[in-house]
Amino acid sequence: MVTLADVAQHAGVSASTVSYVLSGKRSISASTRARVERSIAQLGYHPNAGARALASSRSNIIALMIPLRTDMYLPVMMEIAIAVATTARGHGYDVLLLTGEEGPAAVRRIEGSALADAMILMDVELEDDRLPLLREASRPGVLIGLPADPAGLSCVDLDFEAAGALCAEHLAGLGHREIAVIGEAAAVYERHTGFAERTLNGLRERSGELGLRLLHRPCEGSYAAVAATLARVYDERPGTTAFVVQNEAATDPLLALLRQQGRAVPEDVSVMAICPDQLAAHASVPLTSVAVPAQKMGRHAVEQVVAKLEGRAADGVVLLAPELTVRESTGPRPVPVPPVSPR
Amino acid sequence: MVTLADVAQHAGVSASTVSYVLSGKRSISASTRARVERSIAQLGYHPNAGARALASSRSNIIALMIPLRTDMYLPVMMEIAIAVATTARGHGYDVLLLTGEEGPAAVRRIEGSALADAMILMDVELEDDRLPLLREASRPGVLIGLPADPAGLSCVDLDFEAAGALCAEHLAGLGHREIAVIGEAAAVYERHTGFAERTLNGLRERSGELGLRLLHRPCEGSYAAVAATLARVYDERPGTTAFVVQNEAATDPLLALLRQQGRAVPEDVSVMAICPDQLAAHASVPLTSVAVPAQKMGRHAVEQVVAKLEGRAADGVVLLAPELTVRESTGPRPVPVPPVSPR
DNA sequence: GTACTCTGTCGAAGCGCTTCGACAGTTTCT
DNA sequence: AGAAACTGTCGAAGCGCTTCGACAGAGTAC
Repeated sequence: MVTLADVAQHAGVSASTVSYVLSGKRSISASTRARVERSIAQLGYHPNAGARALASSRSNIIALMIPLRTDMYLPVMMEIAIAVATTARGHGYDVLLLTGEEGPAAVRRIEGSALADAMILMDVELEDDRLPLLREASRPGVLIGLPADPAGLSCVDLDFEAAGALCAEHLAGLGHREIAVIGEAAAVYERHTGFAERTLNGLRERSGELGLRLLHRPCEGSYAAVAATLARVYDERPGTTAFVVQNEAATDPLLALLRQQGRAVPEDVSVMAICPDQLAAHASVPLTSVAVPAQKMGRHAVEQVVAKLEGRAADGVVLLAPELTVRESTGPRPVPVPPVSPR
Repeated sequence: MVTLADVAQHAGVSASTVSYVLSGKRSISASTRARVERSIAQLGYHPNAGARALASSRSNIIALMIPLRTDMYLPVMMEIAIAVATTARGHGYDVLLLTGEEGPAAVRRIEGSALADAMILMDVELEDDRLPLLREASRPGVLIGLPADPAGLSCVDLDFEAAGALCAEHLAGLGHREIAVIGEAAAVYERHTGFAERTLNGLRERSGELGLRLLHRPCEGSYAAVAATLARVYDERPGTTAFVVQNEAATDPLLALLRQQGRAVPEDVSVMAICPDQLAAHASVPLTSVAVPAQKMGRHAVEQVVAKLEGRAADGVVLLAPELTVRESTGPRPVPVPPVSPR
C-alpha cells in the first residue's frame, strides 16, 4: 500500500507538500508540482479514503436512498440511480446506495457516522418520516420528489401538475371532450407519494377550464388489471375518446386491448402517456407522451447537492418543465357516427 | 458530534473498553457492557466511519459495479442491486454504487484507496478488462456472470445452459419439432456477455439430442423489431410451432403480434420465456418461463463476498439451477391441418 | 539599506478509532 | 499456600491524512 509519505520521500519533499499538490489549497512551484505528480504516477498512489475522511471530515460520498419496493417503476429508479452515480463521479463523489428499508434510521446513521457528506432521497412521501431528521441534519439533503412541506429542504421533480395540464390541453386541442385517466396502482395513491396526485390535480384543473369530462381510475400494470379497468371505463363513459396513462406498465396492455377490440389508435381513440421517452417511442404505436426525465432529475439532484456542499446554493424547489412529444397515438376526436336509424 | 471518548467518559470507563464493547473482541463484564450500552443509546453515538476504516483497515463497504448501458434489462439490474444492498446491510455492510463507465480504473481506485473491502461486478464480459486487476487485487471480488476464464475468481450466475436445455426439453415433451428462439439484441451477442450464448448452447445441444429444429434470431425489444423478426421466422420456417424468448422487452410485442395474426397461444403456437417471474406472470398470456432469479443472484453474491472477507470461503463458480414454471402459454403441438385438397 | 510583503515549503498536531501489551484482581490447580 | 491461568480493564501507539503556524528566501517599497 503506497502512502503519502512514500510519495513524499520518493519526490524528496515533505508530506504536507504532497498533500497541497493534491488539494491545491496552497501554491506550489511548478517544478515541485511536476516532481510530485511524477512520483504519484510512478508509484500508483491513491489517497486512503478513510484517512482522508478522518482528517478532513469530508468523505466525498453522497448517499442515495432508493425505495425498496420491488413492485413499481423500477426502470425509472434505475435510470435516476445511474444518472446520480455518473454525475456524482464527475464531481469527484462516490455514491452510497441505501434502500428505503432502514427508513429514518438510515438518515441518523449516515449523519452520525459521517459516512456520507450529503444525501439524496428518492420516492419521497408527502409526510415522510425522514424529513424532520433531514432538516436538522448538519449535512445537506436533496429530495427527488415533492413532500407536502418542502420548507428547509431542496427538492427536484418533474412539474407533474403542469404535465397533467399539458395532457389536457393537447387532447382538448384535438377536440376530445371525454377522457379517461389510467393511473398508477391504488397503492401509489395510498402511499401519498404525491406525484400521482399532482398529475391528477393538473389534469382536473385544466380539464375544468377547457370543458373536458375526466374519469380517473387507478390501475395495476398487469394485463388483466388493465382489461378490467378498460371495460369499466367504457361501461361508465361510452363516449370516451382519449386516454391518459400514468403507469408505465399499463401502456402496452392498453394498446393491445384496444387493438383487440377493434379500436384503432389514433383514428378511433387517442392514447397519451406520462412515461420515459424511450418507452413511449418503442410502444406498438409510438406514443404521444410527456416525458418523465429520469436522467435529468438525477443530474439536477447531484448538482444541487454539490452546490450546497460548496456553499453556493440554498434550499429550494426545482420543478422541471414537462415536455410533450407528439408521436402517432393521438389524433383528432373521431366524428361520432350517427346511429343508423331503423326505418 | 459524539465520539468514543464522550461515551467512555459518560460511562466512566476507558475508550478502549467502549471499543471492545462495540466489537466484542475481548470479554467485558455484563455490568460494564450494560453501562456502556446505555451511554451509547443516551448519547446517540455512531462510530465515525472514516476513523474506523483508518484504524482497522476495513471500511465495511462493498462496491457494486453496475453497467452504464441504459438500453437493456434495467429491471433485472435494479432488482439485483436492491437485493445486494439489502443483503449487505444485513451483514453490516454498506454498498457503494459504481457504474461501468470508469471500467478497470474503478477497480484500481477502489483497491488503492481502500474505499471498499470487496467488489461485486455485474455485466461481466467473457474477456473482461477488469478481471486481471481483480485477480491481483488484495480484496475479494465476486462476479455476477461468468467470464471465459473464471480461474481465481468467484462467480454467481444462473446456469443459462441448463435453462436453455430445460426449454428444449419442455417443448420437445409437448411434441414440438420446430422452434424459434427470439434472442437478445445483436449488440448483446457482440459484447460477448456470455449468458446469451450459453443459453443458445444449451438450447442447441439439447435440441440436437431431442431432434428439434432450431432457428435463432437476435432481436431488439421494440415492437417494430419483433414484428420484423417474426415475419422473417415464419417466412423461413413456416412450420414453427413454438417460440423461446430471451429478451424481456420482446415478450409483450410477440404475444400481441401473434394474437393479431390470428394465432392463438397456446393452441396454435407455444411461447416460453427466460425472464424474471414477475414479468412472465403478468404478461397478456401468463408465460411458461424459466426464471432469471435476480434477487437470489444478488443475495448469493453478497454472501459469497462476505464469506470471503471472513476467510471462510474460497473461489468458485456457483451456477444456480434454473426453474421452469409452467403457465398458460405452452401446450401440445397443434395437429397440422391437411390442406383441403381442391377437387 | 531597512522594513515589509509574498511565495513556497516544512514540521507537528490531531482527526476518532482499533489493538497490543500490561496489569490488578480473581479463580483454579496442586 | 504458592504457582498458574484467567478476566476485565486501561494506557498508549499508531492508522494516513489535512491543516495550521512558522519560516527562509526572494521581491518590492521607500
